[in-house]
Amino acid sequence: MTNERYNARDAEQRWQRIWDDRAIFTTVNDDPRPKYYVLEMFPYPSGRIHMGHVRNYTMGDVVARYKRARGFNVLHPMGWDAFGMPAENAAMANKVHPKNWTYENIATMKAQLRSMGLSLDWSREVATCDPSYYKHQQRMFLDFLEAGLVERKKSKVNWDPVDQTVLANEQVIDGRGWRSGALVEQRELVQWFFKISDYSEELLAALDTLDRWPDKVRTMQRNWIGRSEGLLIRFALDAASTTTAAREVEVFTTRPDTLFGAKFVALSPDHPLANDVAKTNPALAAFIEECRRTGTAQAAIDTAEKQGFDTGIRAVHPLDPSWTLPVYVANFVLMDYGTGAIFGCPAHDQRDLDFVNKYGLGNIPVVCPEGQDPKTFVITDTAYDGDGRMINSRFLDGLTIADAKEQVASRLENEKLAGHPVAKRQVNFRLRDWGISRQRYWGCPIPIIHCDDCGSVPVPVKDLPVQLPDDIEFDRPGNPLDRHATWRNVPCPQCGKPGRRETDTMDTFVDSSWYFARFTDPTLTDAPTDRAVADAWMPVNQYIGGVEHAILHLLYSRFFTRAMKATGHIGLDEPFAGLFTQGMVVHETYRKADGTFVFPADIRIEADGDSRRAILIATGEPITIGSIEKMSKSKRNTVDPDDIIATYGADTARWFMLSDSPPDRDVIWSEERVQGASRFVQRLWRLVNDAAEAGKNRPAGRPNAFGEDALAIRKAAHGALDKVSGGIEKLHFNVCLAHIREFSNTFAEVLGKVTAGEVTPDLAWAAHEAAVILVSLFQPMMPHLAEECWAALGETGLVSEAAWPTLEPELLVEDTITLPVQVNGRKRADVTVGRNAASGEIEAAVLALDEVKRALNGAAPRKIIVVPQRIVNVVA
RNA sequence: GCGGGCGUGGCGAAAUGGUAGACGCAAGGGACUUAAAAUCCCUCGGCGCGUGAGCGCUGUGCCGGUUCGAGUCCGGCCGCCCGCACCA
Repeated sequence: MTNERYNARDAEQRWQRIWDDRAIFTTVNDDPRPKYYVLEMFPYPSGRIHMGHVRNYTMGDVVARYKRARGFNVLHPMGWDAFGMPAENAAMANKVHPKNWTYENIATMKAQLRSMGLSLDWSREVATCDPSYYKHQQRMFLDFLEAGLVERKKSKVNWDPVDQTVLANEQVIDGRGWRSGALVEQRELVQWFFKISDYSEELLAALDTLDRWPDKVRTMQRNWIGRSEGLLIRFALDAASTTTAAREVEVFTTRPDTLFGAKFVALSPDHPLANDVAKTNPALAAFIEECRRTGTAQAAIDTAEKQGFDTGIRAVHPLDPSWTLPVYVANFVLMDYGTGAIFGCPAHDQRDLDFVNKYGLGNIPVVCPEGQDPKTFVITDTAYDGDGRMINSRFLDGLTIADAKEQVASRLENEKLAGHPVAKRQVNFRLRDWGISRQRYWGCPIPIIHCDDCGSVPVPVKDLPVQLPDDIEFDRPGNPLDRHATWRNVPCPQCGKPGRRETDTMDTFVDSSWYFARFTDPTLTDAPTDRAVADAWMPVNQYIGGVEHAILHLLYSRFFTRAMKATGHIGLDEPFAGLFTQGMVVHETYRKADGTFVFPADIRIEADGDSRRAILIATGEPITIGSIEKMSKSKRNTVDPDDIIATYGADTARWFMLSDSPPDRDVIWSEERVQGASRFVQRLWRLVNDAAEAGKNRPAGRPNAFGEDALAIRKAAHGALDKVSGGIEKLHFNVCLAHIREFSNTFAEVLGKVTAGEVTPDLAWAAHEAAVILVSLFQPMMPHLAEECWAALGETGLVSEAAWPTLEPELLVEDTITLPVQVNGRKRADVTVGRNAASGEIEAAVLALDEVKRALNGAAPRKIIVVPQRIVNVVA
């Protein structure tokens, strides 16, 4: 029995130094063992790590340490997603250079991560803001350009007025910038694009192969890519009704079956035909102008009422030349999806129904739900978009929707308008190309020089990297690169005349789209990757991060990997074979009487019978305990990892992060439970020391027979070993930890029964074996404590380098088993039988039980169900 | 509106269709102690019966179904959370 408490602060620093000195987590590329690549999403160097990082990196570390023990050559690197806006904001606010701000933050956070005891290979550290990293990104930009995967075009973009930069569609959330929260406006700008839409079909199809991704993420990506099959249909325009040269308009529809229910054709306000007509129609011009004005903010578009303007033009129905439809310009038709024009079938589309109800155009139902009488089926306020049979549709009547679609498609494909087919089948995607231009300084420069004669000329590869200038000013809004004459004004690499550098930098999501590949050979100078090395390590076996990146980062990375493959930098399509999205860390909120939030560290909780109250330590004033929310600076419900590590040690923090909730669910940070974790650390320390004492005089060789106590310990140890091994593989950390606790309870109970003098040789041997297993099992979660215990047990070497214990499966099998006995599904008794008892034998034993006899009341059972090794159910 | 997930004690949770509540937190009781901390032991879903060991009933949001047996599978509701949202 040791009376000494485990001193985490001392032990943790000590073991971290030893791991460092021996470089045990440095991974060698040509190691012959099977590889395992585990990666957590690298952090933005915002200044300090937060509890979300602690949770994320603890999970990854458990996997890394477990796989290492299992004999894999584990790659577990870390780096910094180091470009981005906050560095520039800090530069403006505090007059610090973004570079200095970023590197200082990296130094701080790296020290914090080290204090967590993560088994990271720091020799592979990369920072995306380092020219040695972004040089290769510029190289790949040029490769992609050559491969036709980059495009420069004028485009309507999402403009964030606060950050003064462009956002990709994925970066606009509820009409607001994902970072600033500002209402996003629409602007026209010339932008660089990655042609992610070239891969729409592939990115969608390959989701089916990602069977180790959460369904939720795959569904989100599927919806985002938004594939829809439909028909392009050309409507002839009635010449008499038009004032322009256009003789037709093309629409896209997924519901050609509803063509006989058509009531109008509508054009986007940005449609060329609409603008053409507007030239001679001032009222229409005013309407279009109105649409554009209300339409600058995305939020306004989403909530605007449906409005239209009748152009007076009539479109000829493609299936009936004598039938014409009015052509409207309508505010709800999007220019950048399909053709920017639609036909409206109000009975079966809510938007169209809202529209006709406003303009009194009426509707005709053409799909009748099963069981409805077509004669009485009417649509008033709610469009019907379900299944049914065609009605009011001439040659389509009675067909299913699918058959009707097919009929219309094949008929119109073969009809001609002005010498070309009236219709064409087409697959449309919602996914747009990825606009990567950002009007910022602190990002990867786009390696292009604009020349009046030669156009946009790539910077020659030998001149890379295009390095960011250090001498910049943040005294005015906008991009300082625009104002940096000596950086900006350079000769054209092609003709030598004066040219101008591209001053836009790349979206920082580009930086994070390939860092996982760079980690495989991070010091390579002449290429982004060594193809063979990258192919050997990739894909990442287990990627762990927040679900907030379900679309943005993960979709971009999937595209980028394909683009790298197309340009010869890597040999695979999918970067992440396994993905796990962990839940958030949440915490209670605390408010003063005036409503302002206070930090958990500034209050004290007092238990008051069943209720709890909070008091501000400094003043003693009462504090209201509020709802549980995601930890955030604004709500001041954050807990600083440094404080926790200083108070309890990293192992306690790590254990708590894993123990309290399933890893994919939110975990509530609670001081009481952290103390519970801390108590367990001490408990383990005492237990292992007791076991060391008990095992002191153990025999050198394994005893031939074990007594009851020794056997109990061995069964508990191997049972836990079995369950924890399987649990880590499935990332069921909380359950693993429960099994470790259960085992330690049994172990402590048995050891508590015997006093030192009574330890038999078999028990001594078993106690030592169990202690070794115990320490090995919690080593992935609490590595420092594990090392300390390992040493206390007199084991040689480091437990961080030790092999996972070997399971003895025969210990998991009992000679006799106790089966629950049910009568009519209700548990009445237990029966103990031999492991391999025959059904008949078990039935006899069950029928002999008093409880069963009583329940049967003398009658014979109708049936007895014996589920081997599980349960017996007697049906009366 | 569309899509997805979830609903189990006072709380966090566990449970290949097979003993619901493992493991922990909080709480209550006790031991040790001059005292406290630490530690150890006991109780802990609800209702009822019994002096007691114990026993009975009931219980996984609600209603139904499948099954010898349902927290788990199916159908229909209710509630909460998340994602997408004029994508034709």
